[in-house]
Amino acid sequence: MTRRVTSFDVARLAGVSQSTVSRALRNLPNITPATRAKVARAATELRYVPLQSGRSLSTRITGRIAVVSEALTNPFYPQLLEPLRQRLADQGYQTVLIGDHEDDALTVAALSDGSYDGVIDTTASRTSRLPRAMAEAGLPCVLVNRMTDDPDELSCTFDDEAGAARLAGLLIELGHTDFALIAGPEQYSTSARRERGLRTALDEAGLWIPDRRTKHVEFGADSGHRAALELLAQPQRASVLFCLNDVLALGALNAATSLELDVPGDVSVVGFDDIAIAGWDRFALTTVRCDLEALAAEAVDMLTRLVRGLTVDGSRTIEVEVVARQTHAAAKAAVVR
Amino acid sequence: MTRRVTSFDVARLAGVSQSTVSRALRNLPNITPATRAKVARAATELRYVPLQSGRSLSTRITGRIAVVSEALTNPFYPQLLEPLRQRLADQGYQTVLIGDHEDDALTVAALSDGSYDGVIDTTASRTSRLPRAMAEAGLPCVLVNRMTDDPDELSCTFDDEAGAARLAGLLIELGHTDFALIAGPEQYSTSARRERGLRTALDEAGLWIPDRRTKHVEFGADSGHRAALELLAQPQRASVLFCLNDVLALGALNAATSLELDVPGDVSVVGFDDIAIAGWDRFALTTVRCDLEALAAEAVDMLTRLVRGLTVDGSRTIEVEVVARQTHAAAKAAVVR
DNA sequence: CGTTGAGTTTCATACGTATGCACAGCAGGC
DNA sequence: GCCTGCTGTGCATACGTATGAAACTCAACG
Repeated sequence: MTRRVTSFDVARLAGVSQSTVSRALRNLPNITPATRAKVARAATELRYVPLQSGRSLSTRITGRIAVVSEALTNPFYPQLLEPLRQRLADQGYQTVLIGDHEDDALTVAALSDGSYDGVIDTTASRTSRLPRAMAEAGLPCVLVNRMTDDPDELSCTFDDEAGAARLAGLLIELGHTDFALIAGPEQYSTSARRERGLRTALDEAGLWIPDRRTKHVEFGADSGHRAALELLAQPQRASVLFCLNDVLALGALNAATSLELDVPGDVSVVGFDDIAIAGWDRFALTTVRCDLEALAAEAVDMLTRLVRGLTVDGSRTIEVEVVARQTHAAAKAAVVR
Repeated sequence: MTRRVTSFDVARLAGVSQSTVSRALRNLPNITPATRAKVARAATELRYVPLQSGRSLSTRITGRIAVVSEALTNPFYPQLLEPLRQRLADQGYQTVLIGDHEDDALTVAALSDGSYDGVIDTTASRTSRLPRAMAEAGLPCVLVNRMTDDPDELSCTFDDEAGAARLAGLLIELGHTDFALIAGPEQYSTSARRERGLRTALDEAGLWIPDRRTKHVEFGADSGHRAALELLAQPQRASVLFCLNDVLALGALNAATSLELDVPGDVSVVGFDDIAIAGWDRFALTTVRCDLEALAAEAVDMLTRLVRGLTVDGSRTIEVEVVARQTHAAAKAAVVR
């Protein structure tokens, strides 16, 4: 059990004061090149690494960002987290993974102990109080992918409504009239906004989705699987399963396989997000591409600006585009009957 | 810009000293119930949250564990990370995600600044120097899933060799003689040990895999895809693609689909790990089940014991079992020709 | 030769919490 | 009523770094 090497040890070996060590190693100005070299040599020799807690006690800077995320077993989140982590690392920040407590208060307490310079929240529900609590605690916070109902809370999101509307438009043009919907929880903005985009587009075409063809479930492949089994078992099956994200859609495709239904021959299935698996040959899912790299870049840029005390324009929206793959087809000429 | 609430503020409001606040809030003994209540009330009123950096400067305890992981775009890692994060949270630790730098030295520097109570390394290569560096820095470290060539370095791994041997045995019994191998990098113990298990089993049956039917690639779905395309294009195609993990196998299945080959009719494909996607209807991959919950539980138990200064028995191995799904079949009676 | 001033280094202290030790209060024993 | 021992609280300091202000060095200038 040996004592840790401190800046005082380096100072003694280099023959200077502790404060000079501190300044020299951080390349502050007004240090003679000779002194700088002496200090650097001593630090290397002693394998000195500044203690982060001492540093942050003094500066109030931690170099850590808390990222609140859903369980990583939902394949969407790793795909979002990876570019976030990468971008944060590029900016010199460590990523601390915070699980989504049911209870906001627990999360708030965990985040307010001064361990973080900022917070990225990817789990906000429309009524989430986390952003406000963070503001009160003086901690910069950016919502990513989802947003709350308060438009003043800073967020980076995709254009969910437009994406859903465009994808719906594609299917309407192909003659589909019988839509079934597998949606996520209504308190998530992603689900709510995509649903609104879909319903608006249908409405403009004189179409609608009856309640019995609407399922609201948790976002998850198994939820999508179950919901699809029920919808596909209905008499006069819908011709489209419109899933509000890819994970639900992949579950639906698996359900179709287990029922030995052909996609898109028997039913079209579409998703939203374009996660990597959606592009695999075995799925070739028609979906809406969401550029998670771009989202992460914007979010990290916004957050780091806040952390540095710079101004931020306001929330940002990332455009999306339909990716037409092979899980959709033209409607059969049902009108003929 | 308002000053942070400190234990001194709480002390003043409660009419006691700072040290009493410190002791009362941590429920140390020798505090009168009345005093404890006063302090608790004051702390609540001021919304006091102890500053972590002050705490850890004094105690040298951070409550954080660094988890070194590959990119989360490889679906295996989220599945490993989630139970690790969960177990660590149960034990009161935050999880800090450390990306796998090419350069060990960078990682070592990042880990030695006193920000962590321990390290979980899921990216070790057989010659990785990280565990030794951590030992020198006095930081507890446990290798998870992979191990180095030094048997003294603490690890939690699966019984890779036995798993591969058993799976190979199943295929040999079904009459397969023409194996192709899609392996990972040889410097990863997972790949090396699974390959050894496979080759030993084949050898005992008088079989072997020619070099032209062996591909060593990065672990990744696209690598598996490319390798499978090459192997499946060979004249006198192998009857089995033996993939050393599921991610490779899923890539291979996608490749088979793109070539319009039937699995297992035209070729059997097997994997290793049993990640969630492998069980989806569209894949139904025959593979080796690795209980990641159990692995995470063992690893976290081992690491937290080290952190608390308790003794640890030594490395641990988790048993695995073959999961026979639908991507393998009996060999065609090729001997007849 | 004294003065100014720029450049370099040191001194002293702040950051917030935890904890060894001293001290005060109080009961019980003779 | 004095000593012993035990309990609850306060005092002082340690943890390691950063930084404003003071002090020192040295060259240039009048």
